[in-house]
Amino acid sequence: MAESDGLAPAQLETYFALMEAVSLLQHAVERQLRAEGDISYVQFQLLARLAHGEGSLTMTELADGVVYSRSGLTHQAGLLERAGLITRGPSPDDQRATLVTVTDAGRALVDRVLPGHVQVARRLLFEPLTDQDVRTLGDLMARVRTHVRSLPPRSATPRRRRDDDHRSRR
Amino acid sequence: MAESDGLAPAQLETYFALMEAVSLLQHAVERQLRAEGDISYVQFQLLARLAHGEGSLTMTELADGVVYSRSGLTHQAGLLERAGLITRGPSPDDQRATLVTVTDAGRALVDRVLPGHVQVARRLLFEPLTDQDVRTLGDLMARVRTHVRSLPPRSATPRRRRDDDHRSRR
DNA sequence: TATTGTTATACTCTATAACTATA
DNA sequence: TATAGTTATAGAGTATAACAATA
Repeated sequence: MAESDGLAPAQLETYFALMEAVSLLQHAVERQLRAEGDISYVQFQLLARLAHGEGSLTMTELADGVVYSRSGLTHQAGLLERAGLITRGPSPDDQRATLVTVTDAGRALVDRVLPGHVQVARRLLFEPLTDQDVRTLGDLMARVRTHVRSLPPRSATPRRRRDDDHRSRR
Repeated sequence: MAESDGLAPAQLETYFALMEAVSLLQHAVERQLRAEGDISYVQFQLLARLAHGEGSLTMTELADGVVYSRSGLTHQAGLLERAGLITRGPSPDDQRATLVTVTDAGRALVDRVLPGHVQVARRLLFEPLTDQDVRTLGDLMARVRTHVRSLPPRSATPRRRRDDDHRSRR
């Protein structure tokens, strides 16, 4: 198949099935987190990442993988800080950096919403899959994730635009 | 494993790999559609669904699978109509219904963005996968999609709330 | 000069509630 | 009474650009 050709039918079906299934899953997960913890999925990701590791990360480290713009992360961090779920302070290593730290309340919140979160994942995603399916899916998506991550300047707002040419064709 | 237990490690890894990989994919796809067609993924879905079928659907039919609230769909339809990509008119079958129809411009737009869209999917999603992997992934996600769809009142805004009890615990 | 992070701002998306009209 | 769709409105999320401080 030439580079400019479309996807094979099997690929198209796979693509749409993946996008739709995950959209529905995301929707359900957002609802659960909002209902039980009054946080968004992004906020959950940030808290979970902090709570899972040492407890502190710089803004840049925290942004990595959550794809946002810097200002978006600042905004979210502001919300989490006002809610008492994280604190922000200077980094000893780099005077420019801000060190973000989960509070006990932040950890408690993660602990509180995690069971329900996991339950949604189990009910929507894992119920129709065998253990073997889960391992297979995990393997495939891990490869995709690694691949996608390796491709573009993925972290927050690279200083330059990604396509300064041919913008707004309509 | 008891119902209230957490997920097995393999499940957790699978879940996070899936969510992150698809988030990155969605992000890339949104960017491509915005750059090449100045539309969102949701708008693309609506147009593609119309262009792919007979060309006309009622609002309710169109909403199905795109999960939105009715007002959200009305909003999107308004944007698409103002852009000349769809038209809205009365339905002959049901006087209450609005029949949405793709215009030629709408079809042309889908045709114009589809190659780039497909290219993003190929580059991010399919490049690290073998043909067999793609079939396997398609099979798994089709099952998940069917399962998720079968679960809750998935269409737009069911008149009643989904959990009138225990709201806002914090 | 490059990088970290914030601010100000504007825009998009989504959701709730109230409403109209048809069934 | 229930359903289809719209409107008004408000809130959350995201992004761009300009900026300050440090490397």
